Amino acid sequence: MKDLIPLTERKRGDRCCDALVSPLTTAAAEAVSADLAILAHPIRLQILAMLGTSAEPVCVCDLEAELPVKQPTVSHHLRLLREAGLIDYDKHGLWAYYYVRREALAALRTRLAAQLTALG
Amino acid sequence: MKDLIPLTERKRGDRCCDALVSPLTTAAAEAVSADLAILAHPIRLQILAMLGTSAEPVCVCDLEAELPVKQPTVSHHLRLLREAGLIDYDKHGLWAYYYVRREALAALRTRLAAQLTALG
DNA sequence: CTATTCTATTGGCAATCATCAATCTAACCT
DNA sequence: AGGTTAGATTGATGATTGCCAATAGAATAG
Repeated sequence: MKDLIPLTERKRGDRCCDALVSPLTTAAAEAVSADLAILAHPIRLQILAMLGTSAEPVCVCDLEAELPVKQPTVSHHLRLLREAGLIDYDKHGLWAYYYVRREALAALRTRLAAQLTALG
Repeated sequence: MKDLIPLTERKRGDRCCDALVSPLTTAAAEAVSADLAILAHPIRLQILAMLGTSAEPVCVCDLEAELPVKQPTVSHHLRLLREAGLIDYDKHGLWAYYYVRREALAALRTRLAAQLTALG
């Protein structure tokens, strides 16, 4: 059903690409990949962990002090996480207090769990 | 307890980075990131989906026929997945039949689920 | 042996990504 | 106003990644 020719009995030149169809379209794969990619960076994971385990919003300078990169890099990753909808912030005077958008993070987790289960 | 100075009452120049500690070490974050990164590519996801949903091992030419990239690129991603321990293959004559190492994929999924839950 | 086929590898190019110094902006204080 | 500070943005640089043409290797067929 998957193959016209039994796997181990092909002869040279027999075509073998008749029936297999990818269960994941290119577009779907790109969507899953984007979900994974936003998480697939150690600095972003550390930021999410710090924000996620803090009861209160966290000042950028607190993040900066704990991370092994300089301020513009922290700011860069915060922006990516913000653009992905996973975090947001309030401004108080000079300080920016970031927090996790927990429902967005939960939705991402749920989506990923489903998508990874669908891999087989 | 997290902050010596209440968040919204800081004065200019007050230090604010005393008590917050990252719940994820740099090394741990890099490990999680590596787990995510191997999955964070549409071609690799499509390969895993095809292998994962096939009862039998799948010939490289079958993969190649379904994927929007050329043969060396397929071979490249197969190598990365192999080096990550997620897939393996048997050689039968000229053909290579790849399959998912299901216990390795399951372990990865379990690890990721735990790690993502730990984010908050 | 020679020719052919399937897959892996090499090497090079283009695009993307990560980082930081320098600069900018907005808010604060005197 | 003038000086200072937190954080964002810009722009440049180096590292990494993804892709493919060409080539290499291994197995098969004649």
